[in-house]
Amino acid sequence: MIGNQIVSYSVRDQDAVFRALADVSRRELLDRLFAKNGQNLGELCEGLAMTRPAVAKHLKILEAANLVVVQWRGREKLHFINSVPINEITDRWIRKFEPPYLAAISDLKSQLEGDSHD
Amino acid sequence: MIGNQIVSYSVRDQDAVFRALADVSRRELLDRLFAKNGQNLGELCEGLAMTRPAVAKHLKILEAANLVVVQWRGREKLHFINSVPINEITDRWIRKFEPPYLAAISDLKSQLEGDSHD
DNA sequence: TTTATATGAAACCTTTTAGCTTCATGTCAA
DNA sequence: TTGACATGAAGCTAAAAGGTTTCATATAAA
Repeated sequence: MIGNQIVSYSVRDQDAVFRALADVSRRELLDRLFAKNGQNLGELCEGLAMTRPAVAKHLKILEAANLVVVQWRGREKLHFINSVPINEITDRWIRKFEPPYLAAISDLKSQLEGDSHD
Repeated sequence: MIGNQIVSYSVRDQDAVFRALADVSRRELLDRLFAKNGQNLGELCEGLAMTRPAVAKHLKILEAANLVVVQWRGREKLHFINSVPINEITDRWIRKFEPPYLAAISDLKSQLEGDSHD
C-alpha cells in the first residue's frame, strides 16, 4: 500500500477492472473525475441521463475495481481516480501486443515508476 | 487502411473493444492467438470448457471489435490478432491517467509508430 | 459421388446487468 | 430538535450476455 492506494493487483482482480471499464457510463464517470477529481455523488450526477442510485451503483463497481477510491467528508462521499489498475492493464497489453522496441519503452516506464511487476 | 487492418477507430468503435475485452474467455482466446497466431476455430476450441458454437460466438465478437481479423483457407477460417485497437485504447488511457513524463513517452511511442492521432 | 470435416445459424434457456422507484439512515444547519 | 441535505439499500423489471442443442451448408478427400 502507498497511502490509500493498492499498488499491485492479481490477475483475478484485473477481471473486475476490465469489466468495470466495459460500460460507457462508467468510463464517462472516470472522464468526469479526470476533469475534476474529488467530486461527490451529487456533483457526478449533474447533467447525466440517469438517476442518482444508478450513478451510485456505477461508482460502487468502479470502487470495487479500485479504479476509484473514496473519502468521506461529513455526509459527503468524495471520489478520486486511482490510476494504478489502469496502468497494470496497460502494461499487460503493451507487453503482449507491441513490437520489442515498444516493450523496451514500457520497461523504462516501469523503472521510472519503481514498479515491481508480477 | 494498411493491408487488411484498419488503423484508426472512432470513439464509438472503442466501446466494442472495451466490451470485447471485458470477458475472460475472450481475453484467453487472444492469449492463445498471441501464443500461436493464425489458428482455426477447431484449434482454438481444444482444451476449453466450452462448446464450439460458444467459442465461435466469442470470436465473432472479437472480430466485430477488430481485435481479430480472419482469413479463409478452403474450409478453414484462420484467426489473427490485430493489435491496433488495443494500442488505441492503451494510448487513450495512458494519456489520461499518467503523469506528464509518461505522456511524453507515449508521444515518442506514437512518433516511432508513425500514427496520426484523432 | 459419397463421406468426413470445418464452420455457420437458429432457437432456446439461464444468469447477469443496468436501470428504475421507494424507503431508510446519517449528518449538517437553523 | 427539527428540517433539509447526502447517501445507502432493497426490491422490481427489462434487456443483454453467455451458454447449450440441433440442424444446415460448404469444402476436402476417399
